[in-house]
This record gives sequence, structure tokens and C-alpha cells, in this order.
Amino acid sequence: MATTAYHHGDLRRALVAEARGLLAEAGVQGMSLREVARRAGVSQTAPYRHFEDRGALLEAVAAEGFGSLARYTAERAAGGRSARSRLRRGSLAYVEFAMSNPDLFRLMFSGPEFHESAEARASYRAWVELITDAQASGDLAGGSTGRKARSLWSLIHGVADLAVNGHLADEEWPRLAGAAVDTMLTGMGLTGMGA
Amino acid sequence: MATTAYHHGDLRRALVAEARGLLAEAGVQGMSLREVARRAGVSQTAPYRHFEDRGALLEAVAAEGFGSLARYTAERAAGGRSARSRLRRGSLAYVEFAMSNPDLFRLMFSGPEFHESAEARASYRAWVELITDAQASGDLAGGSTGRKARSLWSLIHGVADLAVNGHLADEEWPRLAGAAVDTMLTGMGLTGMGA
DNA sequence: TGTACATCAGTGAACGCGCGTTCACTGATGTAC
DNA sequence: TGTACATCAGTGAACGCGCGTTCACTGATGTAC
Repeated sequence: MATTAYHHGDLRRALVAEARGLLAEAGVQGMSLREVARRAGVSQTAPYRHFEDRGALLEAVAAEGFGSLARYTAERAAGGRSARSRLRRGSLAYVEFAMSNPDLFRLMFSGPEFHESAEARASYRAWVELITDAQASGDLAGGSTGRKARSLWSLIHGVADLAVNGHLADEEWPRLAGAAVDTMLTGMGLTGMGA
Repeated sequence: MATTAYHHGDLRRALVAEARGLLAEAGVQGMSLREVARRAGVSQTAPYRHFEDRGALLEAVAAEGFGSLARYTAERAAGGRSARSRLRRGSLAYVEFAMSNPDLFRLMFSGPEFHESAEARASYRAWVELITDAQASGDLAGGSTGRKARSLWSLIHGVADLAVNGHLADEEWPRLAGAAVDTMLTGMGLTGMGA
């Protein structure tokens, strides 16, 4: 069943996985449909059974990326004991994800066509939930939850994008991410300075 | 002199200008050396007299972009009457520039090879100067000027990148930019709330 | 002022490229009876 | 349980593509004497 020529079984998933790997190795340019097919052990035209064209495969990879990002940040944030700590940990995780998957991160945020997925929406919702959580605990003033979520997201996305593209030194971005998030939370009036 | 076949006179500059225009029309992918040459009214091989390869032309375009960005933000910031206002106006100008030149902005921040120019350094220095200015005026506490500059830059760069790639609604990013910068400045302890 | 020559800045033909995509096809699977 | 047939998921050859880049070249300019 694993190596039958016909009826691969889960080719769609396999193609997305190979595409993600190739993307990490060779960048968006290097992610060719033919090489992805080769790696999946399938003919060059087989992908067309599952994706309309190369762009559709890229969109699927981006969607999967948003899923991974949302899961990673949520998991890391959950380990914090205070609202501030959860926000800080989630933020740092976002940048770490970007630095670990630079080309995937670039793809995800390289145009409007890549964030029209349930996964992309979920990754935004993660920020809203962290803020809601901080407001519910009484550490953060209520109101304009969305605005606060987008402000924090913008900040940490900016750190991530600058770091990924080499504008911030390797030894600086972790400290900058923490300090900048702290500054912004303070500006929002967040109480409870505990780490 | 304008239309002599040989010895164009200022071909290098013309090529960068055409490349920037083509980039705006067709994106990075669409910016082909041959089309740039065609638009400059020159043979397809002429660009090689001035640029080692396509990548070198892209780098020149990015450098020019950083120059434009630095000039635009500095000019707009200079119109503010208080330190807070200058920081706010410079920030908004940064996002406006990105929204007016989305593909140029994407190119400029699409990899480490595009910010190794004097212009790129100057555009970062603009932030340092705005912060230094705010500290000198006594509105902002001294110390860690670079850290503060990079924090603010990260925030506004994040707003710009998210807006450019369609993650923020058209009617929201100007308000978000203003509000988020205000929040961060407040977190930094900036006094003088005047607009 | 004129001539010889080096240098500079273009030309235009040609190569090679892997790629995305279309096409008509065939082998494997599932279902109705 | 067997057979007929529809459907699904692959194959492999072929086309066309504009592109980046190399090459040997030629026309224009500047300078030494």
C-alpha cells in the first residue's frame, strides 16, 4: 500500500508536506511543482488531480503554516502563570516560529491570497483570546479588545519580519521582543508585573 | 542627445527608474531585465554594462526605495510641533509609503541582501534621530535610545506589513497606526499628550 | 587643428533552461445486481 | 460470490514560454602628440 504506483492514498497531504520541506530548502522560487511531485514519488502531473495549479498548492502550504503557528503560540502561551506572562510567551513564540521557518513565514505574509483560510483566521483569533483572557482576569482594562489584539500582533509581527529579514541581530531579537511587548502592555495599562 | 542609440548618458539611473515602475506594475516576478531594457529603449544586453545581474538591479531599486522612504518619513515627521506629534507623523508616513508602494516595500524587506545599502542604514537612523530628538526635548526618558527606536520601528513596520498584505482593513490601519504608536509611547513614559 | 588609438557603452544573435500546464491515456477501486 | 461498468487517481509525452545570460561585435567618445 505504501509504494503502489496508483492510488497513493493520501497524496494531497503528502504533496503539502513535501512542498513545505522544499520551501524550507529552496525558498518560494525553488518550490516547483515538478520537484514536489518527484519527492512524493509521483508523476509530474499527479498534483493536478489535487490542486488547480501551483498557486493553489502554495495556498495550502500557507494555510498549514498558519495552523502550525497558531498551535505553537497557543501552546507556549498556555504555559504562563499570569496574563502578562502568557502574552509575553505567546509573542516570543511567534518570533521563534518565524525564525525557524523563514520562507514559510514569508510566504504566509506575502499577499492577500494567503490568509483566506480557516487556519489564518484561527491564528488571529489566538491574539484576541489572549487579550480577552487578560481582560477577564482583571489585569487589563476592558474594551476595544480587537484594537488591542491587533496592536500587539502588529508589534510582534514587526519584530518577526525584521528579524527574519536580517534587520535585527540574532542576539537582540529575543530581548527586543520581550522588552517591546512589556512596554506596549504597560502602555495599555496592564497590571501585575510578575514574569 | 535624448535618443541617440549609443551612449545614453544616464542609463544606469534610467534603468533603476524603469525597474521601479515595472515593479509597481507587475511585482518582483514581473520585473524582467528584458522588459526594463525595452522600456529604457535599449537592447536587452545593455543593462549588463551597469549591473552584474538581475539581482544587482533589484538591490539598486531597493536601495532607492529606502532612500525614498527615509526622505518621506523625515519630511512628514518634521511637520510636527511636539516630539509626540513628530513620532506619530513619521510612523503614519511609514505605513502610507508602504501602502502606496506595496511591491517596492515587499522587495525592500524580502531578504538580508536588500538592506546593505547606505540608504537602508539612513532609513533606520531616521528612527534613532526621532527618539534622540524626543529625549533631548525632555519629553522622553533618556537611555537605550537604540532599543526604543527598534521597538517603535518594529511596531510600525508590523502595521505596515500587515496592512500591505491585506490583514488590516483599509479604513483601520491609519487609526491603528496612530493608536498603537500612542500606546507604545505611553508605555515608554513619554509626556506631553498634545497632538 | 588633425590624426591615431585606447576605451567605453552599446548591439544582436544564440543557447539552454526547467518550468507550468494540457492532452489523451490506463490501471485500480467500488458498487449495483 | 461474480460480473459489468462507472469513476477515480494516476501516467508520460509534448508544447510553449519568456527569460537570464554569454559571446563576438561595432559605433561613439576622449586624449596624446
